[in-house]
Amino acid sequence: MNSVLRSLPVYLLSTVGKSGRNQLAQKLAADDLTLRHMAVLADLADAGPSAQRELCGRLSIDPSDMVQTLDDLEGAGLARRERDTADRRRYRVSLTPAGRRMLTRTMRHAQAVADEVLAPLSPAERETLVTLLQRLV
Amino acid sequence: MNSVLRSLPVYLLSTVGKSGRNQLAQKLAADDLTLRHMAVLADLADAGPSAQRELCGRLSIDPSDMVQTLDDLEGAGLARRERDTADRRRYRVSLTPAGRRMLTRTMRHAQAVADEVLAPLSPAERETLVTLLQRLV
DNA sequence: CGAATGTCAGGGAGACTGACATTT
DNA sequence: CAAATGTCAGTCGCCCTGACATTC
Repeated sequence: MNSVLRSLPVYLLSTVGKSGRNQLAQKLAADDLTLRHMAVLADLADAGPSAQRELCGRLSIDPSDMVQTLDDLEGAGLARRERDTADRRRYRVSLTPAGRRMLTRTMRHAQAVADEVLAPLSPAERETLVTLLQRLV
Repeated sequence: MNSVLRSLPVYLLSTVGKSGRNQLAQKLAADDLTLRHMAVLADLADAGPSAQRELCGRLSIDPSDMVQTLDDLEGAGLARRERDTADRRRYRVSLTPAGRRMLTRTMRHAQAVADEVLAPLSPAERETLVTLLQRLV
């Protein structure tokens, strides 16, 4: 291995990640969605109805950017904002049925991109990679 | 695994990559360098003197962005631009001795970040991860 | 009162497009 | 002539900061 660059884990992770991210972003654009939109849909499916602050914390998205993201999702009928009756500073953000359907649709896109990005690896190797990455998150 | 998001290889790669990239960027900022600057230094060390177009191709950097990046490196005395005598449309971009020293310095930073990001993994697991990632690039 | 939540305006670095002069 | 190389101006979305009104 005489390559300086390819011996750097940070560079490898960054490069492979960018490639997958760009491919997925391109597919999502056909539905007028960004990676952010999809991340929010997926996190709401995982965690259930949440305050915006909670979404921001789990997804490392800035609160000021979350506003427009949720405006978009609400405008498309994919998510809903309701005031938290117990603490009226907060919203209770939740998925709509259309949001759940869109999520499964985007998940198929993500799976297709993963198949392409991980094509050089055997199924067993892919599983190993995913398991290792999960421990780093 | 009941998490939608963490089952997506693209999301995992993207998240871990972003974390490492940000940590390294912060360390490089102390030397007034960006990740782009470091990538160019490393690639010049790997491939030897190159035209700007070649650097752009190997590093997936847009030609229009390469201009300022090389202006910076030249201004800091880390790289050099000379006209290719055989084809005067091209520059011959090369590292200076100071550029090589700076590269080894930044490589230490990258190693430190890798140690931190990969901390949850054993040495054997880290090697497995790097080997798998190299096959995806 | 201080702290938290959501919102908005704006700046800074990254990725990209379109155009251009020069050279092959 | 068409194509390649480097350069520049400008756009767009991402990331962050600072400020603000409302609510606890």
